[in-house]
Amino acid sequence: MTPDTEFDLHSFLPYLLNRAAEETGLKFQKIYKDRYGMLRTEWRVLAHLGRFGTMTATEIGARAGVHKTKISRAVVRLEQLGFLVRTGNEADRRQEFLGLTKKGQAAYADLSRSAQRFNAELTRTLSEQDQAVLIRCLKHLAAV
Amino acid sequence: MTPDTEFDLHSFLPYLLNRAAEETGLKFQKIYKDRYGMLRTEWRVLAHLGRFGTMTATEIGARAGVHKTKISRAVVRLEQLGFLVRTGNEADRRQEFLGLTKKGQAAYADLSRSAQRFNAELTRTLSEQDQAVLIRCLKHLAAV
DNA sequence: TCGTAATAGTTGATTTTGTAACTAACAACA
DNA sequence: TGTTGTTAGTTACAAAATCAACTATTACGA
Repeated sequence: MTPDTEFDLHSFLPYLLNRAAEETGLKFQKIYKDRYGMLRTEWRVLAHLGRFGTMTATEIGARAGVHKTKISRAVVRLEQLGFLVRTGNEADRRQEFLGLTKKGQAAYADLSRSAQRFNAELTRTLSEQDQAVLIRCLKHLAAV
Repeated sequence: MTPDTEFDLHSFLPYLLNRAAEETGLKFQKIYKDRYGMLRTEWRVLAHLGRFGTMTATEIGARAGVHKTKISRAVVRLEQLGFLVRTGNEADRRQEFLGLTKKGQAAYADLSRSAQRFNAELTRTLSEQDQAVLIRCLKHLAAV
């Protein structure tokens, strides 16, 4: 028999996660939006290529948890901004390798520095232990 | 001088929060979408009215962290579904009290039960301590 | 009490996302 | 080969979110 206590919205994880994600995400969005006119998916693609190097669209999608149509559109935008170049794969002409240009790398360097500062500010008031638990739990919850 | 270590996307809180929120949110979305054809904001408004009782649109917005245009549209939808009624406030004719109908209360009872089960499943593999830390951190991060 | 400012809520235009259908290229196997 | 199935990526259309402007009402100060 399940405990018949009332539902508590304030301990409902999807709600709390969403609130925290929106709150923090929107603040950081201001940075990449104001500075480079980028959208969230564009920042995410840039971050993945900057951090992990050249890869295909499908690979970014799998790693970053982003749908291929969003990737496709983000790639077009990043290309227009001059941040990204495509290189056809001779071995499999369906796919293209996506890599950052000098300009894209500079943008990544700039934004990742800001992200680091932003993250430090966010975690400033959390103990080392809490941070570790939080990160572990979030990864667990994100992993399907 | 700031530590010059490389940026680590996998410990960047806005990213992790977003991934976890999307993953869990989309799964629960299936429930209220399939069962009642509701959108996220509609479920959120229903949940707030069901849990905390009659209040105005602005009040829901402030509590739930949702913009007034979204609330406005969600209220129309919930009204159409027969889940919600408006009562004009005589004392201030700009605002209306929003309350759930019997039908809305039944939907809330149903969905909150599912939410409870869903949450229990999510936290099943987390220790009591981890859950407590996680919830505390999320509330902290969501609180501006 | 008149004029200005502020608040509650709605609406419309624009942007962004989601869904499904599509093209092109490769793989597997009779 | 050829035919069937799968994968990479794009595109078109519908759904939803965002942003700014709008109406109606109340608050406040000269």
